[in-house]
Amino acid sequence: MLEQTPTDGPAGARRAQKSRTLWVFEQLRAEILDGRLNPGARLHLAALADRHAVSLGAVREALSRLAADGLVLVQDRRGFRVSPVSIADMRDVTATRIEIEGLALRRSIERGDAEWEAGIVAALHVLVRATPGLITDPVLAKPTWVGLHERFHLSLISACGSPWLLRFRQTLFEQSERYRALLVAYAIGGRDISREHQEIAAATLDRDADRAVDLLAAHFNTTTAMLEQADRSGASILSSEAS
Amino acid sequence: MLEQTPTDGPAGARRAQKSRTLWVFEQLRAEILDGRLNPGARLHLAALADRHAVSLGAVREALSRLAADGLVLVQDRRGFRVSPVSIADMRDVTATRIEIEGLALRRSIERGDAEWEAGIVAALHVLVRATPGLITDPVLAKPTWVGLHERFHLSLISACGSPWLLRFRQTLFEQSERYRALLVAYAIGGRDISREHQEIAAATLDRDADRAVDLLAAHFNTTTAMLEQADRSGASILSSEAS
DNA sequence: TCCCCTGCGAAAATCGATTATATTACCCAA
DNA sequence: TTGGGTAATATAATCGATTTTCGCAGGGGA
Repeated sequence: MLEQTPTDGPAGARRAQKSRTLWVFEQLRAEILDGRLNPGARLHLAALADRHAVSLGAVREALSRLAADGLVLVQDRRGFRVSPVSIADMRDVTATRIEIEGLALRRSIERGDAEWEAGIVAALHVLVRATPGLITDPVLAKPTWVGLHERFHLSLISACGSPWLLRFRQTLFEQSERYRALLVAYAIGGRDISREHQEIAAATLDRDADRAVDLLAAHFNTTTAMLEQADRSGASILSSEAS
Repeated sequence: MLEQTPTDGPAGARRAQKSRTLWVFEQLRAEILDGRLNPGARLHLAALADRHAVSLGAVREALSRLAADGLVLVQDRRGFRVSPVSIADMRDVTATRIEIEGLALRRSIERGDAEWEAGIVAALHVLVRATPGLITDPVLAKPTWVGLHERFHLSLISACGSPWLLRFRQTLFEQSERYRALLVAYAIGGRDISREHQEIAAATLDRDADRAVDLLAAHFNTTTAMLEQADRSGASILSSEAS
């Protein structure tokens, strides 16, 4: 009854406030998103529990939540595995994402106020400053860039007013990130991302919905096309190997 | 080693083949969808475990999966509760559903073949036969009608070719069902649903995408409008009471 | 030689007890 | 009488052991 500190635990509260389940959930999510866990790999409950120093139940619950986001596949009685990837799925993710995010962008353009505009300008500025001109060595690109990139895209659609659209967008965004991580591993540089972002922001602030959505679609399609090309020429990135 | 029947369990295998977790998951899902569990109600782990005769862990995992579908809200360290309802959420669900399902319908109209058309005709026929003209006593409407209704709507968009669109549609459909169940409890009859369905099917088979989507939107909006009206006039259906 | 059946080992699923945390009720002092 | 703090209780979170199930290898029969 002594460690029951009234306000908060100042001492050894390194990771307190967070349930163990949430902890492994975030760990595993990150590992899947940046490709440390291969698509299709089997997820051994016991091994994961041991590695992250938690019980089976915690791992099980974390994996269930990941399955909900489509990052993990659960086969009744046969355990969990990382969701496989495929070109067909990547195309579907991209196409659906264009529709969803395009919809959200149109709504934001209709409804956004001055504060929304300010958010875009701010996010774009920070992002461009963090982008080193052309991406030459994407492998070493700071992980912060990924966060800033997401923030920029979120700022574009933040005024859409639909929690459900944003929720679906988030799911598709995570799926896209997974494919992008695979691409980065085999990356080909020579793409002026900053310019693309600036053009999208400009069209949005001009309230030119059609043009903004077109640019956004092209932005997404370029990444997908690059990955498709890399898959065809190079080794088969998009095969779901087991671990 | 004796009850290990080769083909299937003929004897006392009432719920075999299914994991306990899946069992409670389906039970709870059904209870939430048809309103037996009130929106906002707290979900006592121990009570649920006792009621369904399973362990805490099973209930916990089932609730986690429900949370993924947005039917249950999980508050870290403070347990689970049935997702609350609100007019704002209902409007968002309806509007987003119109967009998603409209999109899927357009794609189906573009890509659908003869077999797709046949599926629509068949589903419509069965549904209309099961619909007793005007719905006068929806409370007693056979639960099968709900299944046939879903099947009809699924048949319309089955040719869209996008698993992700279908996935999101499913999520929104479940949310809508929950609101519809609340409406049924206070139902007002006098709506010619069969006619609406027939018109949607006709426009779809004519490949008139714009008209089909408009009719579909009206179909969804009518239900929402009725519930909004019922909420304003009658008791506050859309308040999230605890159990 | 090929296929089906039976046993063995590994892994997932389940459980109930234990621990940590939040909420409530209560008491004392101002 | 009221507000703040403390103890008591309820409940969620966690764990490790146990049970059940699945996949595979070996043997027997066609």
